[in-house]
Amino acid sequence: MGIIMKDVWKKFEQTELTHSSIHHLLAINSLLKEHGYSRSVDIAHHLNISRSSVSITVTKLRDKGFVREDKNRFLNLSKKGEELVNSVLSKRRIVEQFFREVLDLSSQEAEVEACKVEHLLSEPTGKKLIGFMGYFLSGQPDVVKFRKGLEAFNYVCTSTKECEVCELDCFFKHNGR
Amino acid sequence: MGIIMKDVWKKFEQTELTHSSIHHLLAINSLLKEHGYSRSVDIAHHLNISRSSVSITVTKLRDKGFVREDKNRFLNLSKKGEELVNSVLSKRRIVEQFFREVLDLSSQEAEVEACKVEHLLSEPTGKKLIGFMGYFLSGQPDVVKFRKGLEAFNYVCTSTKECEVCELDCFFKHNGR
DNA sequence: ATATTTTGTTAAACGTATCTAACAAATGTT
DNA sequence: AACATTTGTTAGATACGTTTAACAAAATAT
Repeated sequence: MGIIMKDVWKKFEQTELTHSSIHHLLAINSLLKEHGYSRSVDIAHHLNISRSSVSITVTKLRDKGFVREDKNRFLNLSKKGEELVNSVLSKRRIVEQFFREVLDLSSQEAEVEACKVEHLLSEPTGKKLIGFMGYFLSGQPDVVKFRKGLEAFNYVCTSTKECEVCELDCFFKHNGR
Repeated sequence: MGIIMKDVWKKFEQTELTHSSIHHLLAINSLLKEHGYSRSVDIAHHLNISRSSVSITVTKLRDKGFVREDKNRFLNLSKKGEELVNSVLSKRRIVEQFFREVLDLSSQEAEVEACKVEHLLSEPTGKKLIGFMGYFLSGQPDVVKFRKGLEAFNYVCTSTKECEVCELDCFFKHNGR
């Protein structure tokens, strides 16, 4: 029923579009917002890859119905393409916010980490994370206390062999701490 | 200096080993723990892929120094391989725990989501997440209150156009309210 | 209108991961 | 010892994403 647990590890590749293809769509989106149009060569500059590579990928995205091309070869997102872009950007936003606000990563780290992960997370995970962040940012007194405590908290691993939190290989073991 | 922000999206592919290769190492680790040995054919069964595919990948992993082969073609992890496996499993553990305990995903969802993401997160992110979970699971009174509040909290998006939390495309907009 | 530059496409190559099919080598059985 | 099965490797295929090089088509400049 549903997932064959043996194949959980394959879920990574079983995305509708690859990371690269999604970033082609994101590029089109950005370029449209920034310049009002988007051609293959603009995507190539934006992603810092060759025109030929973009050409091949865009052809596939057109065939799959994510991208449309007008008479002058200017590119637009279809409804489908726009929906995908919005869904990815929502996740990017919330994951980045989580990394920054909750885990206290730098903006740059948060951006990089979010970019690696954004398209892989499911919609339910995205929604749950938004729920969490909604509470975390709500300003409620209990939350304020929690956040103060979090800032003050420096996790100290007391166990010598097995750690309650990381259990397996303790992240703190090689780090002065 | 450091990261060229234009190329942030490429970080996804710039991992030392691919998702697939890492899962070959994880398979060897599991098999060693479970049966005391690990051959190519065992990995193939474990990952549900062909012997030939495993053969090719294991050869590469041997060449790269992650895997050793004894006289009877039984496979073992090198120090390097073991370190990588431990680092990935640490992240898996903590990310899965986060998805389950904080976001309240089911065990199965948490497993799948963690598997997609585990090897992509940096060590600093892993450490920060462990710090957060250490606090979240600490049982301190302020944390207990926070968690009760989190459970009770149902995020309601009041804004009609722009949402403070998700900002871009509101996850809640297509869902009942 | 002609010449130059820009743009998009295609071909050939490389690297990744997978498959099936064929085969050789090792292991197991009778 | 002879036969049968299991195991590992290699070859040829497909699919993805990337490159450089060559070329055609389109836009720009003189």
